[in-house]
Amino acid sequence: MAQISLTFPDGATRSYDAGVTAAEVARSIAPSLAKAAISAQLDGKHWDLAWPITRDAALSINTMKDDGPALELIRHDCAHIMARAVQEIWPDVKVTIGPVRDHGWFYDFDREEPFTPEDLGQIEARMKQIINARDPVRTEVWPRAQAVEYYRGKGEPFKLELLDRIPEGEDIRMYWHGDWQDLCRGPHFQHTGQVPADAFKLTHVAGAYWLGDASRPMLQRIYGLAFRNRDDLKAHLTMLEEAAKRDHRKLGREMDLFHMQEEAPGQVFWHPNGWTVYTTLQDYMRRQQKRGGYVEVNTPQVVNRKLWEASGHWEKYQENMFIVEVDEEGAREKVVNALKPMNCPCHVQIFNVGIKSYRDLPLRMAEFGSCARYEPSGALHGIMRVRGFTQDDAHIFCREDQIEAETKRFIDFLSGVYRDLGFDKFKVKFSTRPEKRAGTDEVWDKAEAALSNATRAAGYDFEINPGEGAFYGPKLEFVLTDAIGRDWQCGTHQVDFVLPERLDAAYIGEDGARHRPVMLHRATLGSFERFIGILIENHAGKLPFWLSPRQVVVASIVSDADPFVAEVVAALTAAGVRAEADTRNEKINYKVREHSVGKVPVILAIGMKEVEERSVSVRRLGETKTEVMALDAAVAEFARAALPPDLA
RNA sequence: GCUGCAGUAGCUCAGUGGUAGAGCACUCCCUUGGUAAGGGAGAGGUCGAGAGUUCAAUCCUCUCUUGCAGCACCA
Repeated sequence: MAQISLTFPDGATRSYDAGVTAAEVARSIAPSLAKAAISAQLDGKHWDLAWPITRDAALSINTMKDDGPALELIRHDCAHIMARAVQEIWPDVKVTIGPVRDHGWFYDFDREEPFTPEDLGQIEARMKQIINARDPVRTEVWPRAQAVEYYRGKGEPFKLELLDRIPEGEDIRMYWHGDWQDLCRGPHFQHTGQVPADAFKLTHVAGAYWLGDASRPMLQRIYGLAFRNRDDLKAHLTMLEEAAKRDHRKLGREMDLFHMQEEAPGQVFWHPNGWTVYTTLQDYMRRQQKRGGYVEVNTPQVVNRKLWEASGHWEKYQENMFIVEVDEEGAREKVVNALKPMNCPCHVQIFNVGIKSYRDLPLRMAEFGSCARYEPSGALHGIMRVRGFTQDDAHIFCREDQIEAETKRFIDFLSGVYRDLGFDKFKVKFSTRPEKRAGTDEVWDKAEAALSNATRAAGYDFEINPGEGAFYGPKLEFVLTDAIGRDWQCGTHQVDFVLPERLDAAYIGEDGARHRPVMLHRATLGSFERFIGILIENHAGKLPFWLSPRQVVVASIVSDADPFVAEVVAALTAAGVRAEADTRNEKINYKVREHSVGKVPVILAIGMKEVEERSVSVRRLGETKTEVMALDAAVAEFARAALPPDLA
């Protein structure tokens, strides 16, 4: 029999008969290892203990101590065990696919009736029985014809379709958990008892399209969470509760920032507090953009469809635009306008007035552009995904040879803004040419090279999203990570060769001839609405002092202190601090509680002692101890804290 | 948009085929209290909208609408 040679992590090399399994290898090393083994890595690939090894390779044995493989097996076996439980309880339910995802797994079923929360309890109980039964897991590779025959016999149409999608030449692998069988790439555990019975939980049910395609049948998806032990599961459930507590919709109400109502779905009614956050952020961005060499413009809300037809948006996005039809006197037909869904075509109109010279480039044109998009109803989510929003938008008109420098300049700009706003880390994603695109390969080569070079020059690495670029050019996406580890795509930077052509933008070059500028579309925050939502959730409502709508509340302890409270408020206000008095006839405990719930960063309590000393008792949000400060010192400190980071 | 669930006072939520209730918030009174809810009284609701069934609908049925979870979408 042929021999193969396996190299182990400690550098040792041993030889085995070809076809040896990882389980047998583990047994040959030590019985204890064989017992602890859950899977292996073969040349870095996750490998089932039962799969034969037929070539020389690097092999390491995984145990439950190896996080990645252990969690993958637990979650993947959970998916199978859940599917088995479901089919045992409801034999007519059809199975489809059940992949591992972050923190758990899901499995999609075809069933007339959706699952109910009570069903989940029943399924969970059955899963525990299956785990406790310690049923062996086994696997075989089948010829395609046999698999097709088998699933025809069982009446599993979705599995047949999956079989169809497995490329010729790839193994068709079957797994059994006890008597229950599934088509699966693997790997899996050796028996169902290896899944911890107390570290998983079925969380919720939802509809999901077969293969993610809205034109295909809607299936019933069950989501589950699984970890290595009960403590990890508990910790995750706690984290989810934390995330729910910082939901911007809840905090927006508690902090009296904004509301939304039925008559204007997907649009924000900003209250004084929320609008203070908004304008403070906008003022900051305006200063940054001025400093960054942008000119600011403003363009119309209601624009005739002709412009959208010329730009190409009418054809592609008509369904998602708010249409405004007007009976114009003397006109034979209604005049059709659209609320602007984006600002770029309007900016080109400004560029096109007068004749631009190469000396005008790069021209960086910024607008806090209010846009309206008729987003699908199911997409709306608080102020994060809305129908009316304002982008911190800008278009940079430049020559091709300026793309790289302008890109680097923007990344530097964006990283400075993110840092000021408390996001030190962000990821960059680079979306390359899609299959359907405008422009020659030569132009795309140039654009992609310029973008990637500039990103590296700015000191950032990026992940590539192949084929995800816009039809008019490649794009960079900037993703920031919040305090509880969630990713938010905010900034974007796109190269566009198409719109200048379609809207006939031109400048006179050094050679005296007309040339097309390139347009760079870019946004830093994305939209104020969404970004403020992210800020609220990131800080759990405890916004940085300079962004807090109510920075200091001066609360009286006894009414004899009221005149001094007024004096303190006046001093703070004069120093540029958003301060207000609370001289209501309430106990200080009551006031402290109310303003803490309202996320006011600083409460100054004033009793007779403070009046006599001309001092303030400072209580900072999140702390229980207080500090007595002289009035002047306190005013100076809060005046400094109230300055935006760029002015501090 | 699709699937499922939900809409009762400003908020959180109970409840019933015979036109509604709690806590908090709000108003007034008492209380001047030292760092997360002092006490009392009062006011407040076309029970999301429309249609149907019924002697009678907040409750049952249908349509619409909004929200929530997920999917799809995101120029």
